[in-house]
Amino acid sequence: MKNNLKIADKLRSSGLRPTKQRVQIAEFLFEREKTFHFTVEDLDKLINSKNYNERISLATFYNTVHAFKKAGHLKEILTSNNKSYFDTHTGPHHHFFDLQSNKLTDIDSQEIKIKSIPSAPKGKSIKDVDVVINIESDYQ
Amino acid sequence: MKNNLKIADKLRSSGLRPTKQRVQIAEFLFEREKTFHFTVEDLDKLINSKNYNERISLATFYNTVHAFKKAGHLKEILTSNNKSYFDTHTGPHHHFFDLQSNKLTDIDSQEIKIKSIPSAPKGKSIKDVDVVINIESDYQ
DNA sequence: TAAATAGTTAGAATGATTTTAAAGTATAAA
DNA sequence: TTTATACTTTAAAATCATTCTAACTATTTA
Repeated sequence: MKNNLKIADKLRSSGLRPTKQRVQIAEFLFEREKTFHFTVEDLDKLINSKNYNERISLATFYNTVHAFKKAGHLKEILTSNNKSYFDTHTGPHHHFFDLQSNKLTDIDSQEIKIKSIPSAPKGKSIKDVDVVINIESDYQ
Repeated sequence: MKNNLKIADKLRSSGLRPTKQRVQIAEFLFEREKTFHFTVEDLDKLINSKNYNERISLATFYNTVHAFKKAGHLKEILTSNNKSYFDTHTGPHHHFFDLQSNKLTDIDSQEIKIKSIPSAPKGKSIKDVDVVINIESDYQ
């Protein structure tokens, strides 16, 4: 119950009405210890398969995930197979990308130190920096 | 005419038959001084609008661009608007991505110095490192 | 040169995401 | 509270990017 209130507050303070669907999705996503990577399709299947509640439509998952992203509760990562993954770890961090298996792995932000960076063009400022380290098997 | 032969050789030495469509696309892409960034859609519109020749189907642009990428003549860049951009500059370099105009700009490789890098997982080695600096206007 | 094989093209099909429009729900105002 | 308003959900349809497949074309082999 307390969790519900916390989740509801989190939503409200992001300008999102705590609807039944959003609370359910937010609980699923944010009440966990470890970072969670998923596609919208994944989320739909995961939540709708445990049908404690009524099914939530796929469009609502899209809407909600994007709303959470906009509110800063999720980070979007694009893989080279042109799929959107979302990450509950929203802090700045980077990725290994395995060119053979098309799999992403998180890299902690502090593990990559950028010494010099060019300044943004005039009138523009840097919002964030994404580093992708492409890896492959030692031998092919 | 000489250009056609050079292009044809470039294709042949990459294991690609120099078909009418590929030669036309290759000429458009590789006979230019400056780096060129584009999506497959862009390319389709740009080449088919100047209808000197018969129209090339969008599927052929997809096939050809991916074949060129595989042969090392193009580099793919995934941007945060969930689109694949291709770059005629294939050497190691980085990018600014303007989140508002959806435009890419090259950053010379030497302009970004990475101080520390995590080691690749066991059995894997680092092929290259891509840095994308997302930029936006100073005020919105 | 004819037949077999391999590579290529483009329209059709697919899959992911967004839009639409109508019905429903949360919040604000009275 | 009740009503009004703005936001939200839903299912279906539309859209968009990308891939598939059948027909076609080029190259190789005999």
